[in-house]
Amino acid sequence: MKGLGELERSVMEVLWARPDAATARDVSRALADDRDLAHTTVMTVLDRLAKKGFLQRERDGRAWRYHPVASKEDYVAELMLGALDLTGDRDAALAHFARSVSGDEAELLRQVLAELEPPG
Amino acid sequence: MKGLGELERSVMEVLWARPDAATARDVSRALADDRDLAHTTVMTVLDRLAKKGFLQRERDGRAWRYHPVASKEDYVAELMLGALDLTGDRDAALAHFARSVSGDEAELLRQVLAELEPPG
DNA sequence: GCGTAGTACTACAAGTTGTAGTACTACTAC
DNA sequence: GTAGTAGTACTACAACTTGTAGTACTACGC
Repeated sequence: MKGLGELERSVMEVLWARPDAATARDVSRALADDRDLAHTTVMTVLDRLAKKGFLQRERDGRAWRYHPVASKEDYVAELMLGALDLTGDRDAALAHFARSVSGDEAELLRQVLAELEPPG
Repeated sequence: MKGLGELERSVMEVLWARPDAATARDVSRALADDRDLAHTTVMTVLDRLAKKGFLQRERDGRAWRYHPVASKEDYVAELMLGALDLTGDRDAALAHFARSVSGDEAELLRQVLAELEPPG
């Protein structure tokens, strides 16, 4: 699970932001505001993302419709877990991470973890 | 704060594992068990790591001694925070991450966060 | 049949990473 | 005082990744 390039991430953002699968044309149009890209560029990136397993695609007439395999939160969580795996001592790294978040974020974590806690 | 390559990480591991700064020769020798690398290869990697800001170096006679700028846990925590920053919604991502760790890890997080909690 | 939208395939330049050679320099031991 | 040795700096190069795009071919509507 490698990181993505900047353009690749932009494309993912577009797809993550949509409820439904999108065609290359849709993505092209969505990106047109910010960057001036050839349509084929967008197609290439979509193709690569699909090959890397970030997107799935299905036929829709002659066109392909792409949609993310995982949610953005899943992706970010996986990146974080991947970082954690770099270390031999996951627990130490996790503890260190917990100490490095802001106070508000620590509070958020406490709440989420409390909800997780098995009842009883 | 980009990710590191495999060899770069191996070199960092060697340095993280030592209490003191090490010379290129030290690192070379430490890596010799696993991989058969030219000494200059190790020097190049050390040089690059220093240029990227992961290592600091000081003269020791004619040689350089390298030592990590940050601990391994710092590095991993920064990677994780970097992943978190990829998202527009840090809190959502953080909550999702918290829900994606194992039960034991959740418990560890609870403990660490409890210790962090401001007294009173 | 012509334009349009769509695909597949190919290409290329810049940057990163792994890998290493060469050339030059200073200290060490005889 | 010279021959190794260990050390550096500089350079190189191939593979891979990523951004970027062109060309050629195809199906569909009018």
